[in-house]
Amino acid sequence: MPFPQTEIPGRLQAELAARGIRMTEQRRAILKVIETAKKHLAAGQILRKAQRLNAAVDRSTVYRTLELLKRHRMVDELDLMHMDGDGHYYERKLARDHIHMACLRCGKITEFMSEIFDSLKQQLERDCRFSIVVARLEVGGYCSECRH
Amino acid sequence: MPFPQTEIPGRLQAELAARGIRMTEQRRAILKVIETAKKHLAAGQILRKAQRLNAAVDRSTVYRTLELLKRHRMVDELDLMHMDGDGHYYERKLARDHIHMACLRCGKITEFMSEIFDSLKQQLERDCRFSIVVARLEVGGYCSECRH
DNA sequence: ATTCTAGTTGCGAATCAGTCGCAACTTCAG
DNA sequence: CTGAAGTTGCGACTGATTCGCAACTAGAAT
Ligand SMILES: [Mn+2]
Ligand SMILES: [Mn+2]
Ligand SMILES: [Zn+2]
Ligand SMILES: [Zn+2]
Repeated sequence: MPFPQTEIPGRLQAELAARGIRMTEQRRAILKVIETAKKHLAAGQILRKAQRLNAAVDRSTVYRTLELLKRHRMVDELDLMHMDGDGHYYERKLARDHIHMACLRCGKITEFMSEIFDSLKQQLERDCRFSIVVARLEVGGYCSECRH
Repeated sequence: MPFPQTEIPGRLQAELAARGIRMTEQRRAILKVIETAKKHLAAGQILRKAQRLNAAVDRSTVYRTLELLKRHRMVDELDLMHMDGDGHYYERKLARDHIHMACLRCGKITEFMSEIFDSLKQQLERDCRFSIVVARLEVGGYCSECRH
């Protein structure tokens, strides 16, 4: 079962710099939160964690920064089947896409990388002549411990 | 390029009846809208269309009915990469799942069925011992006419 | 180091989809 | 035809996200 690996810390900041984007204390805090996250975070969670690093960080800044990171393809936005309220989740975009499976009973999120998934994306590019920017496969169901 | 086919009209109503669920004028209107939809509809659009069939239909009733239909796996809820504001889209769930590709330039939604997609789901069930209830593959990018 | 400006921020108000409680109404089994 | 359970409309409410704007930097140019 291939799992996605974690990233080199400080990478996000470097990537933004490389693209000539201004660095601020607020952004540094938000980027750090996203990079060191152990799980998928909702905007509100990112805000609270970022404020622990820099109390000045404001809600709007979090949303604006997430927008920036999405635009630059540095984070992915996820639904995770709305495991909790509305609102989306965010995670650092890694080199290789992965699949998210959300257990409808215990809420656990399982991540999975698959060559079949990669081929599927190739098929879409080829057969549909569609140029993929972002591909999101989200599955709801029951994890190994919860299905009976 | 295999495309998803449309459904027999009146089918949704029959299916709900078969499950012993009460039929009301409001539900009839909403079901008809969903069944005859030519594209993926947001809740607000479903409301407006249903009100044309029965002026009494209320917003809450639309949401409650969508919830009912989701619970019974008779509609699928989609994101379509937030092509327009927040809010989700709904469509009649057909026998076989399909993939949605949203063009980030012209907004066109392309639907596609794939055996590779079917195998991928099988892989998840097998390799991750995950029991799939709903699987959503949504792709954002550029359609054949918009990519340059 | 100082200056300057475009880019960024905090704030508070606004938006807007979706939810909820409740009393009135309807469905449909008996 | 009746009654209980299920459904509805309404209006108030929530909670995530957005926005306008004046004050505030970052960092390029001097
Ligand atoms: Mn969503
Ligand atoms: Mn579809
Ligand atoms: Zn589980
Ligand atoms: Zn297009």
